[in-house]
Amino acid sequence: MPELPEVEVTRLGLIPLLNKTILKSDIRNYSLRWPIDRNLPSILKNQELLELSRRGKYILAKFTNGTLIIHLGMSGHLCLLPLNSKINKHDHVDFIFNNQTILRYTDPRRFGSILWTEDNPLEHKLLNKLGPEPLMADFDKNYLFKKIKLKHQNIKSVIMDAQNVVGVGNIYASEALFYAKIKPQRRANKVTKNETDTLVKFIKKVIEDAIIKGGSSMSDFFNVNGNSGYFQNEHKVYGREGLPCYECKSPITQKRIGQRSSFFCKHCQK
DNA sequence: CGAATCTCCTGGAGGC
DNA sequence: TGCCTCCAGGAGATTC
Repeated sequence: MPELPEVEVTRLGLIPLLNKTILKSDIRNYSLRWPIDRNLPSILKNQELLELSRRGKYILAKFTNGTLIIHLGMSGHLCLLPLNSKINKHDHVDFIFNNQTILRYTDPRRFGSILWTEDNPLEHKLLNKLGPEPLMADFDKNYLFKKIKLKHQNIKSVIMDAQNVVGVGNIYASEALFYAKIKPQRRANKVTKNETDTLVKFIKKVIEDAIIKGGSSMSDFFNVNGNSGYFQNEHKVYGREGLPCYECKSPITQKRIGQRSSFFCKHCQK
């Protein structure tokens, strides 16, 4: 489900929990991507939420004595609910805060994760090799060009690899490559410096716009208040197989590239 | 080493 | 209705 914009929209929605304290945690299913620490309920009891940040697609919730590292995987989401809300099939975890609010984690496919660390979360082994944030200044054409000129993979896989740049998932990779007029299957080392400049600008633009519009709700993304985003209405190529390209009217092509479904205009993208 | 492929899991869509 | 196959926002693990 979520790419960086959806994770950021989720993080922003959790801000009402800042400086609130966890009274109780109900973990109904410990088996996510990695097992949840069996001691987590006792660890979190009476801890105050001090900070909410994000690194790539990980939400970092800093508490009094450590940090929860939350990843939503493909189908995870967090929502804020009143006490005693009905529990549905895939509602695996509830954190009950002292403002009468449940922070609930729901994840049908259980590819997400909820990890606890008392160390600097940025040094956690899942986070310490991550590339730059796409919206930060250190993600620029010089950085990306240096990366891609050594790569023989297709350019789409390169920009989706979190070691190169975080947060660019399957939807926004297709969208940014369309705007930059680069075919997703082009070998990365065949992308010119000027094209890299354009690509970096559009990766930033697509992600910024998606955050402003509340994320893309393809089938089941909702923010913490249960509202869907509407950036999906602005997708130029993703999910538009066979429909006319907004630029040249020729039909959009769908093809599997690097195991992922990819969408592009074979006329506009070179 | 880099690159390609496999894998975890459930549910929805579409074909028959 | 039911059964089957295919597909889905991620990304670490495994294989070549």
